[in-house]
Amino acid sequence: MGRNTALPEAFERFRVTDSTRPDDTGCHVLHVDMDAFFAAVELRTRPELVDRPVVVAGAGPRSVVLSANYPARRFGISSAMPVAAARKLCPHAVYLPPTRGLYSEVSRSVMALFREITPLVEPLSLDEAFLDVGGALRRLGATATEIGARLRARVEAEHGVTCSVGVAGVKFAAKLASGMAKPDGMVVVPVRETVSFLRPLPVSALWGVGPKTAEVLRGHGLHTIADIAATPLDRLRRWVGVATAEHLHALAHGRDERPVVPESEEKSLGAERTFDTDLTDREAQERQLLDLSEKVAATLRRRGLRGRTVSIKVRFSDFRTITRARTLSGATDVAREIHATAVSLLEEAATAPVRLLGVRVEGLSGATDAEQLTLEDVRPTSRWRDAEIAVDSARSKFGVAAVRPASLLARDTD
DNA sequence: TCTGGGGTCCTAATACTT
DNA sequence: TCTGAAGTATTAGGACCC
Repeated sequence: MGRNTALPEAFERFRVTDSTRPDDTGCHVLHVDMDAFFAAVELRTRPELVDRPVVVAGAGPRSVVLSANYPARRFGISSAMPVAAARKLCPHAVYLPPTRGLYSEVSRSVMALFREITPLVEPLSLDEAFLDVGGALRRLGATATEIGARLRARVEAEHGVTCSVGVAGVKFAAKLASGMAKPDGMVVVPVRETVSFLRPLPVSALWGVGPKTAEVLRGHGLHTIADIAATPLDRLRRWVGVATAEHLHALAHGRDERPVVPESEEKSLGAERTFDTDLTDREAQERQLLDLSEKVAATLRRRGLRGRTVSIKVRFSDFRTITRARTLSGATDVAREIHATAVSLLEEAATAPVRLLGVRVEGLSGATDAEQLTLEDVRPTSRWRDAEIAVDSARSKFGVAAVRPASLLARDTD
């Protein structure tokens, strides 16, 4: 059981309906979660499919489900499931390829709508966000529940997709509540009842408890959040480590001090690709690393960032995954430099066939921070950088495919 | 069923610096 | 000069989130 666990019978009293209005005094955190977001966005232009099972997924043999509408979920299809498995469960579903740019666009508009209500909007992904409406309560002369209801109505009217809202005094409870509200509903956790709301839920409902930690906890006889709350902290520390223990213990007692933070700095930026068939040829692997490095470098430049540590990720045929990293003498946003580092890391790490390669740059700083008047201008990478900026400019005019390194063209003509 | 791609955070081991 | 301790950085891996 995950976080999006259905609302148990005994919890119906927390759901907002025409006849039920749970007490939202002191509740200032909203968690808004779009319902089956990618599928819902696709259905805006394919209304004839609304009642049929619809799955958004890539076309490759190793693709997984990105989003499934509720009719599809009734067949047992869920996100992250291999498409092959989904097709077995429901061969007659409509399988649509993702339109990523479109989802980002809708997401931006929806987030902008949230910001009209409060500046304290913390997006967690394209399809969900926390809102702190503490200040908006007085300004709008409305309760948190009323704000949630307005917001849900506006999202549907203006964007043609539905969302679910959780209202609570702390982030974690709001997040659980929105999961229980799905689809297209609202759940309020009254502040006074936070702990009694949490107690009967399975440990896996806690933020930070995945399959591994859940198994460890169950191995020690802890099945519900109440069990965790009743366990002495030092014992919990021994079982799951210091940081996790303290985090889980606090949550189990309904304590979650984390504020809603509108902007947070990115710490790393990367790109990875799983191949339809494992890549055995070293040259082909290096070409892929170049393509990934270019993608990462272009994103860094677009965002005005540079990074000091280059890391690669390699997944072998048997799914064993390794990472290797190297810290450079100075921060970079140059594909040539990232690629050279990635190739050298790969040489030291692997000779076997690979199913996935990834390139990531960590230790990010602004491109104009520090460093600028160093020896950088005489580094050979400086000229590469100029060349890559010229390519950025050509691509922005003529499209990404307009300019490619010769070594990447080889693959295109394969 | 056979497992994507984008991230964050934590832990432990090791390396380096003072 | 050697040695150890302590603090910090780096690296690798894993768990987790959506």
